Amino acid sequence: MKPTDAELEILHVLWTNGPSTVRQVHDALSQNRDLGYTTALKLMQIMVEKGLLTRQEDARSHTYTAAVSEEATQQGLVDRFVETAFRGSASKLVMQVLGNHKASREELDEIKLLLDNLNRHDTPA
Amino acid sequence: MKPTDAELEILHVLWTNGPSTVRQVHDALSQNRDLGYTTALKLMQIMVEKGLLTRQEDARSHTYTAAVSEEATQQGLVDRFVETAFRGSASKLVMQVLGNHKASREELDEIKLLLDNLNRHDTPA
DNA sequence: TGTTTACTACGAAATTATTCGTAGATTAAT
DNA sequence: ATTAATCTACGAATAATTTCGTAGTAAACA
Repeated sequence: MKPTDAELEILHVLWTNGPSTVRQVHDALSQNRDLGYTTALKLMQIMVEKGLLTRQEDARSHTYTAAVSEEATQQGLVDRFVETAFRGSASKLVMQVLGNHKASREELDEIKLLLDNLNRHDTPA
Repeated sequence: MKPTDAELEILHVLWTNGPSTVRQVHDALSQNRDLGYTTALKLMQIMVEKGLLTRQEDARSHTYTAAVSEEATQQGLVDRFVETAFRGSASKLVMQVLGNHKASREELDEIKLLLDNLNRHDTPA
């Protein structure tokens, strides 16, 4: 399932803060942008229908939980993104990220470290 | 300017094949999926309005040219994608790509080579 | 108890993206 | 010179996403 941008925002809140009510999610999102309470509610209801969230109806204010993992979701998004934006070339994507000044020095170092480890554990071709 | 998916498809054709008519773009896209001729035409007209393409009206069938470079466009897409899908963490994105079985063995090797070169030319921290 | 407050449900407007049909014009073919 | 083929222009249907208003209901409170 491919979450939309608005749905992703909500998933991020739930991934970060754990199971939350609509009120809590709305409060979190409101710090970054204008968003009506019922808009958040409606989105989360739709996400339950889509299977992206589950809902506990115990109390009056329902509690929502992410039904998809952050890793699996991001994997799906990356797959799609590599396909549409880079015609399937993952290496081109990585190159673009590395050439990106928006990737901070720290991020670049982290990536290099990551690749070093990958090389170390890999049997050379 | 942020091209949509359909617009990206058209840009890819123009980046690959160079300046083309609607007919040529439509033929190229038709190999992959069903698409009406006037749909391609309409999209390309809109793209001219948006400044994504330029148009030479010399002949009866106009010739369209990409007005944005592949690199700059992909950079913008990556920036946006890192932001929305990875909350700004480029290294998480790269990690996800590397853990991706859809990134072929050849692609991974290519990426490693790339990073090796990056490390070689960089002054260590 | 009656009023305010907080919540869900849901219809539907507004926006954006994609799609194509039809009309009109120009060129090519018979 | 008609007819057929090919092109642009453009309105508009369709679909997907995002947004919010209104209604109804339950709880908290004065």
